[in-house]
Amino acid sequence: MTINSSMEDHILTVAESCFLEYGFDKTSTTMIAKQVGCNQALIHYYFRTKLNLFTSIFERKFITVYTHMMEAAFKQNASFTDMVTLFVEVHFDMIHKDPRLARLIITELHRLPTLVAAVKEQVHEKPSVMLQKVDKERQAAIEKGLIRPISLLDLALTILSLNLAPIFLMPVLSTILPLDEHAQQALITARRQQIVSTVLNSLRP
Amino acid sequence: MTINSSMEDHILTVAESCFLEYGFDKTSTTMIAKQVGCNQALIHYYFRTKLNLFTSIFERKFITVYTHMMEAAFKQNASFTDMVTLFVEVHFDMIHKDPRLARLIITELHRLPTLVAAVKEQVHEKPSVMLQKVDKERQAAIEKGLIRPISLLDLALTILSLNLAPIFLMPVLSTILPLDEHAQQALITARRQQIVSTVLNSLRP
DNA sequence: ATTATCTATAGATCTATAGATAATGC
DNA sequence: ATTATCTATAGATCTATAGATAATGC
Repeated sequence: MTINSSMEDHILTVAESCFLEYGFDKTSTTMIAKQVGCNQALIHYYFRTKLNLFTSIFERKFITVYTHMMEAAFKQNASFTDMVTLFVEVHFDMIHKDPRLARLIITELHRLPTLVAAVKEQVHEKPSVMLQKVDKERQAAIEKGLIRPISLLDLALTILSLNLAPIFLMPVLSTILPLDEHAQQALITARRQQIVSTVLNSLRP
Repeated sequence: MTINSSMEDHILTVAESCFLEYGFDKTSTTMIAKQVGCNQALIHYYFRTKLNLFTSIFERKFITVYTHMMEAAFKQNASFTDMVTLFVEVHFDMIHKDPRLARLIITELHRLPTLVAAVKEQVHEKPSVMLQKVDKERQAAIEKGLIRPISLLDLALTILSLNLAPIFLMPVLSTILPLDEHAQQALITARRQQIVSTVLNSLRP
């Protein structure tokens, strides 16, 4: 059909873009088929169920993105506040390069029990070396009086909140004060710097 | 049927709870009828369309809640940081008393063009006295060196982000580290104080 | 008479499967 | 022969309306 080698890959590509754009419920196998240029039965021939298709696409994708972000953000041996800054920036950029994936994770994570289990394991059962190291740094910074006492959970919630909320607020905001594509992008860019300052300020003793 | 006087009121009550719980798409007139104890045609007899029903319920409700919050938050004649603190607290409490309404606004506001127009008018065309007064206070506080220079939009985004994000993050969080009702409530309460501090810190010069 | 409630149904989905036909790999 | 693709259709929705019957207000 297109440059894509096999039909199966083509379906995966189209389905991914549909799920990202419309979410699970509002994506139909019928519309995927139409966009692929085949009949609707073929989608089920390859993936049997819509949920299977969804899972095939996002189960590994989420984990890949998550790992990449962690590695990018904690690569170096910097001070705690520098680590935080880097994490905020990498996290922000990853989200706002294409907000649809983050939105989908938040909206549809519950449909991917295998993924939930993987994240659970990573965060809870057997915390990663990286996570433990970050927490050590946090404690050290508190003891040295470099930052105020704050739990890792609270810091994480602050960062996630500030970085993720614009995904949901922007659509609302732009119905109220209409912004063209350019103005919207400018607002996002300016916001990035504000968020970094806000997070760093929230750590000041 | 119940204590409710008329059938129409009963439908409104049931529909509201359905829309809050499941959103617009996942609420069907069939399920409303079943829960009301009447047939599905009756819903359309009173409201003609599902969107009409939705609109009837939330158009005024949103405005009422919005106004109440504003009045509660800006009643007194306090310093700017006190005003901010009060606003954050009132906003937080209103959201987390029942997060479903805020979630619905964010998700489905685009279905209520009349409401969008009303908010637009209020915020943009003819800014309310209250809003103008708040902005005056902000400028004064900056000039006196009490807070760092920050735009009203940025401050608003920070507050909205921190207060609203938990609505979307909690469901995700609680699939990853399961919390009982009590632990979840404790986390929310602790979070409230953290958010107030974070916002105030973000204003420090 | 008018208004409220019901039954029945049209017409649009949508997912999933059965069974026919076309394409491909030996 | 096996695998890929198609047509056709069952069975579940769901919204909205038409038309019959029951309840209510004069």
